[in-house]
Amino acid sequence: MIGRMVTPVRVRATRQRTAVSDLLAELSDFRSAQDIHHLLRGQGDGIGLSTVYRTLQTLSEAGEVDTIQTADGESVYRKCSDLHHHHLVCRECGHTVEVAGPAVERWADRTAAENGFTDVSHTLEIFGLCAECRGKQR
Amino acid sequence: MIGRMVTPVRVRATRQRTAVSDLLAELSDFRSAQDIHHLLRGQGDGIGLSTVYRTLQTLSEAGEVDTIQTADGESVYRKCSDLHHHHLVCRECGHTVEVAGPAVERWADRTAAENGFTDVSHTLEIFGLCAECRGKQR
DNA sequence: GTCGTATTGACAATCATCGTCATAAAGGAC
DNA sequence: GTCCTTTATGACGATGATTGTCAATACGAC
Ligand SMILES: [Zn+2]
Ligand SMILES: [Zn+2]
Ligand SMILES: [Zn+2]
Ligand SMILES: [Zn+2]
Repeated sequence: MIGRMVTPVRVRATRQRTAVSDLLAELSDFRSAQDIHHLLRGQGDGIGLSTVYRTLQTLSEAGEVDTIQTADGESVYRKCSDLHHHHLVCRECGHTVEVAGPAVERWADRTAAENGFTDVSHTLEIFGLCAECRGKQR
Repeated sequence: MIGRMVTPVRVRATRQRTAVSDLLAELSDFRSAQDIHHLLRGQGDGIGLSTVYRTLQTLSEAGEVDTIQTADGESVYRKCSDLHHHHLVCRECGHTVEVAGPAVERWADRTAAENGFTDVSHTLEIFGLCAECRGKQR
């Protein structure tokens, strides 16, 4: 069949992707892929672990979710605001606050440039004990 | 035998620990445990992989070496200066420059305090392409 | 030297994450 | 609706860094 024009589909809306997105929208803290898989299974959404990993990776690359690594190297994900920002994360409960510091951004770029680096990116996270966890500890 | 006073030995100087320390002192870039293991084996120093991991962990906890995680979650180690600092790392060749930003330190602490966080630490690394790697690419 | 203990290392175990690939589902065309 | 091409899924196996085990070894205080 000549001339049949097929418009390529970019990304398809599937039940699984919707479930992951919806769950992330409800959550406010960083969660691991395995966490998310368990949570979805727990609420009755059938989904495979591979799919969770793939979906999170896709969302992450698309800038839909932020990802950071815990101290022991596990990747955790969170739906954040669109603007560039960093995170203040409670080591104990995972409670997360988005923080922004224009001065830090400028400092990072300037420092890189001064040392002849191009194509610059940076990671910056602050870890601590949130007020609530502080209270529980004593 | 009553009253025999045994002074507990804290940390023993072993051939393997010396080898790791010495190698790190010569290196200037971040290296993985496996890298270090290969390098030592290559130069004739017999050492087990477990020992390399243990030694690096010990050195890291003692503040003797810095450790950061690469984008794919691998831990890499480097002997650094004693002062608190961060790193400007070439994504391509690993070339590393120590950088310090007092203003950033203050910003991080202040931001954490404003949000009720205590016991604060932070991670901050800048990644880019160093001048040399930039040249090779074109 | 002796002796108690910290350390080592070969090997197995863990565990997050990725790869495979046959099957299922999306969605555009008509 | 049906048809068809392409993308997505998921059970399962593979990967690979890191950690655990534990008998054999090496420190170092005396
Ligand atoms: Zn974020
Ligand atoms: Zn930033
Ligand atoms: Zn350093
Ligand atoms: Zn700092």
